[in-house]
Amino acid sequence: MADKAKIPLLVICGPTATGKTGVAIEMCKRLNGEVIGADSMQIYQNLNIGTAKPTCAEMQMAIHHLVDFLPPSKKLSVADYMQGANARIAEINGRGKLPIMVGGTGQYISSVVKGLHLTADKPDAALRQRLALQAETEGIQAIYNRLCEIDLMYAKTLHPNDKNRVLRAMELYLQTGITMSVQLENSVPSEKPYNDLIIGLTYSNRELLYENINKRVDIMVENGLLSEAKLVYENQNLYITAAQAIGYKELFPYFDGVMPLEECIIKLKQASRNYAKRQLTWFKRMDNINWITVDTENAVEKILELQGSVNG
RNA sequence: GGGAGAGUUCCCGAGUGGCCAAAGGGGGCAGACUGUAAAUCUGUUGCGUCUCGCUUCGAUGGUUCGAAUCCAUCCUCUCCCA
Repeated sequence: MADKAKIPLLVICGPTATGKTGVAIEMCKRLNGEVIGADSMQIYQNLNIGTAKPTCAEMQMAIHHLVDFLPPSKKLSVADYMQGANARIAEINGRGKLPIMVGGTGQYISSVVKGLHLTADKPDAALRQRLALQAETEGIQAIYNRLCEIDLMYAKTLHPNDKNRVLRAMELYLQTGITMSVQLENSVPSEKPYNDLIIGLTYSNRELLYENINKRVDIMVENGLLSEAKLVYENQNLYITAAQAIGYKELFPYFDGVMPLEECIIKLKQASRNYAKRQLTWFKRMDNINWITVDTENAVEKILELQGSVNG
């Protein structure tokens, strides 16, 4: 069996507010594991409440990697994340323990599970800035037209309004000479790198999910979200990525004095619900995901069951 | 009690005789996603036997070939004067 040679990897994903953190810690205890965070915001230091980062007490209960380690002024690319995660997976396995990847950032999870081969280039801030400026002065449509000349196949799959992707495709080509469609073709290995078991946590109905998200936002506010958001608000030049995270930017109008707090909180709940929907769309598309509805099933027991059948 | 105004599709809101099943936004639902991803973007959203038919714009009745739009009465709400 080829799979026996691969490192086992338990993945726990799903939309926000489904209890991933708690389940992960319990799985660490039961399966002798360590957590590798797969969350693009929990990686940052000082962003605790708004990102629903595991608490100090929770971090004590299980070893956590790639959580709370990066200064908010730094950026972490998907490639950086993959490198970090792959290294941790190997290390944990080397210690005879089970790596458990936990988080809600679908892109991180898919990339690691598929074992994508990304190009060797590093982000080039100057180039990125130049392209952004061009998009602003000439309009994104003009850039899109240029992309059509370079890589029509990929351009066809994009909507011209999708600024981020249009610009990234241009950036990739200008920096490496590789078109995105070539990169897409070359990046997926024929075999997955890990012997993975992927668990998706969700609720049996959408309403319940949304209710829990709303409740959790209220709890965040009670726990002092405001002062954390204020820190981000006052240091937007440093907290670049955090300033776009849900939980902070929605409160900025309150700090600006143009919107009452209650209204900002309503917007924050809304943004969180919309985000959960996007997460769900991502995870639904992934192969081999074992869904557990946390309101009707015992997630821990069910994972143990699935884990047993994989190993057996 | 007197005066002014408003009631539009899940919500906000445009529409003031035909081009209106009704702009736009929000929400919902669905989708995309390869180095910004908690980002970025797309589609759809009265009903049906769906290139056509049916029912909608507070209610009822009327004018008209034709009404969300005009008239009458009624109901509800807001504001101003008492």
